[in-house]
Amino acid sequence: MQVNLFYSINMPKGTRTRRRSGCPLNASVEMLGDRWSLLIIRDMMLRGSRTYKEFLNSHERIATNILADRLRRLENYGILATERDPSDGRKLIYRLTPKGIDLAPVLTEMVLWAARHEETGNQALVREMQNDKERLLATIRQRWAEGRHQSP
Amino acid sequence: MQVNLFYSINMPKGTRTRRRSGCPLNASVEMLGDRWSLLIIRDMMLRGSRTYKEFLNSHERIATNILADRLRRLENYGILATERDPSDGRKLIYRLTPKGIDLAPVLTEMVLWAARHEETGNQALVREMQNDKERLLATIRQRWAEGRHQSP
DNA sequence: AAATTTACTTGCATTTTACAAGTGAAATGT
DNA sequence: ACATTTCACTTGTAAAATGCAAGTAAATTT
Repeated sequence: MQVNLFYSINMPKGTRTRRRSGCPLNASVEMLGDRWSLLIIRDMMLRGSRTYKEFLNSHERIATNILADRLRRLENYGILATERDPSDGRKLIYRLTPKGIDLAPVLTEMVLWAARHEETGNQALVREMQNDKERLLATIRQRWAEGRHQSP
Repeated sequence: MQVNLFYSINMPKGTRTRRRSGCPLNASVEMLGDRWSLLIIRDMMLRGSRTYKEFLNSHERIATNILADRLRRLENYGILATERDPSDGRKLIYRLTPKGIDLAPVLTEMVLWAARHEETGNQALVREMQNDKERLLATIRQRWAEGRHQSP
C-alpha cells in the first residue's frame, strides 16, 4: 500500500500541504485550479450567494458532494469563512475573507479574456468590466467592506 | 452503457463541446481550470519553453501523457500552435497564439494574488509585476510580436 | 549501422468526479 | 404536539481523470 505524502488526514481531497513548487502561479493553481472553485467565488462576489442552497442554484449544476468538498477546501485556504445564521439555525452563511475578495482582479481578467476570445453571454457585466475595471473592483471591495453582500 | 454527450470522439479528455453555461468565467474555467494548463502557459510566456522536453523540465514534474494531452487541448482551444523545427525534424515547436498571449493579465493577477497571501518564491518576478504591471505586459506582448520568445 | 534524442503512446493502479439516494438537525405548518 | 418541510450535508457506486512506469517510432548523431 502506498500513501501520498502530499496530503494529510482530515483534509478535503486535493488540499495539499506540500506544494509542487514555490512558484506563486503554482500556488494559485493548486488552490483554484479545478472546475468549480472559481465559480463558487464568482457566485459569492458577483451574485451575492451566501448559502449552500444558493450555490446549488447556479447554472452549472455542481454536485452536492463536490460543493461541500470545495467549500471546505476554500475555507481551509482562508478564502472564505462561515458563521451560523442567527435567525435560522439550519443555515450556514458563507462569506469571502479579505483574501477571497482580493481574487476580484483574477476573476475580472478571466472574464475579459473569455469575452474577447469566445462566444459568451452576460455582456452587461463584460462591458462594465471593460469600461472601468478599477471602478468595478472598488465597488466590489466596498460592497464587502460594508457588509452589503447579502442576497437581495 | 452510458455516454457523456458533452464530449466528442477524437478529442483530448476534458475538451468539451457544449459548455455548462454561457458565463465567460465558466468558459475560462473549462479551458484552463485544471492543475497543469496554466503552468504550461507560464512556461511558454515567462520561461520561454517551446518544446515538449522543455516543458517536462519544469519543476512541478508533469507526467508525459498528461503533458501530451494538455498540449493537444490547448492547441484545440487555439491558445497555442505548433510547427516543425526546420533544423531538427524530431522537434515540434509550440508557441502561443494571440489568444494565448492575451492570458498574460490573468497569469499576472494570479501571481500577485498568491504572492500577497501565500509564502512563495520568485520574488524578483513578483516585484517586477507589482512595480509596473503594464510595462511588464507590454514587454511580454512585444517579445512575442518580435519572435524573441525562443529559449536562450 | 548502432546509439541517442525527441515526442510521444500504452497499460494499469490510484484518485477524483458525477449522479442518485439517504440522513439528521432545525424550522414550519396544522 | 407532531408531522412535514427545509437545509446542509453524507454515503455508495460508477465513470472519468491522473499519475507512474515502460515502451515505441521517427529523426538525428556518432
